[in-house]
Amino acid sequence: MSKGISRPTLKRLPLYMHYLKRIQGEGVEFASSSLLASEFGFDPTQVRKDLAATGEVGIARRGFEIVALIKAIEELLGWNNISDAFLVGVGNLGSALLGYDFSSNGIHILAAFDTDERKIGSRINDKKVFSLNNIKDLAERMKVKVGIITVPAQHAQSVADLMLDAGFEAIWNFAAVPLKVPEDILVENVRLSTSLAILTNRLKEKYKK
Amino acid sequence: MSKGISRPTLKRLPLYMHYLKRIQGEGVEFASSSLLASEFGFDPTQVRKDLAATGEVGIARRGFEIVALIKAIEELLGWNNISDAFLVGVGNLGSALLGYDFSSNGIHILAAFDTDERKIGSRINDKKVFSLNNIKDLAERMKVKVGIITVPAQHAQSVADLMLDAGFEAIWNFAAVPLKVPEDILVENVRLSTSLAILTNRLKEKYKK
DNA sequence: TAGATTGTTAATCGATTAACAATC
DNA sequence: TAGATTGTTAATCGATTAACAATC
Repeated sequence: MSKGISRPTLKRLPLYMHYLKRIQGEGVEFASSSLLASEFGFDPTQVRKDLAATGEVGIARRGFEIVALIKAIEELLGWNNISDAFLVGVGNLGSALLGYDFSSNGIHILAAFDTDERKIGSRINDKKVFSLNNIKDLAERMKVKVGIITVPAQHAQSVADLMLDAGFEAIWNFAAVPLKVPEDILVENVRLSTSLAILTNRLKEKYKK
Repeated sequence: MSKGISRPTLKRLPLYMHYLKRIQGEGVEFASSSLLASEFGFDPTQVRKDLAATGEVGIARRGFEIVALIKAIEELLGWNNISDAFLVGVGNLGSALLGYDFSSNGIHILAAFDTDERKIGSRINDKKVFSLNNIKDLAERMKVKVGIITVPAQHAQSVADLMLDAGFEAIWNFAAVPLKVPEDILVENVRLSTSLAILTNRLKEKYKK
């Protein structure tokens, strides 16, 4: 039935979105694949393939209608339908994420959880912090299916297990360990050390020359 | 001369590192490609190819010596040689990063910069915050070549331009826009919206079924 | 020794890029 | 109309996976 968009394509679509919104604000109405390609250093054919995944069709000699294209990308990414989320781990990174508004990226953080008594009951960036003991109860009551893990690596798996027990369907994991979860549970990892690995390796290579 | 390790391999090596350190702490001395592969759900051949990039050779029937392997991965990633870095943008995310210790991942954040008068002169997580006007002067004096950008998207390019002018060689960019920099400048992007795009798209697909 | 694991070559798979007729 | 841009098919490229002799 569904195509199942490839990972590389899914990673490029938000870039297009951001740029399209920007030039739309400048009054531009159409964008060609070569315009997008040159902005990002991609191949125009690749851009057309990516955009084809949205179902939008372009017009020869003009390109794609920006309004319709933005809407189609939003739908494809699931950003037109916001899911509620709980965040666990109110440390530096967790607090930072509580200050972000991800509502144009498909999620809304409802509340946060921690085990530190001093944090429980407080508000961080206007989000209430609850005891981790209450997560199952609250998730079931509020029908929350998306969890964000910002605890230290050694506690990440036990937090994930709690989330699974509470019926979560998807986990956005910022901890530096791979989570062991059933096949049907979605996990997306954000690994800062991986990102740094690429940067520092390339830097070393650069200085070697 | 140098091979130029592929991006997929560079992304997997930190995973191996983390796991190797963990089991080393449990007293394990050798790790086979199949052990690592099963831990992460990879193919054992792929693990061997990755490890071959480090130059370490395994021993048939035993695997790789963990102590030597960790050292070899560290060297390959450039994590044995710590680069000083400056961070620009002391908001939620910037403050969070200032609280992290990246010294085992090849960088050390020396100081932070911002344009907000209320932040300048303060200390966040024990890192001093300077006026952005001083970045070139300080970078030249302290020989800093790595910049971290945690400002809002609309200011990211101008911060990058300042860094280039100050002689920076590498930028770790957390802003949601691609930076336009000369070819020889390294940029590594961390894009939360891209990561969310994959999660929310898969979630939508999951509910569709 | 027997057999698990290595390093490496060959086959497969998937994504990117090139080529080009159709179209506005 | 002329020609820029589309959608799509074919060729290329690079990474993953399979196969297997060598080895401890």
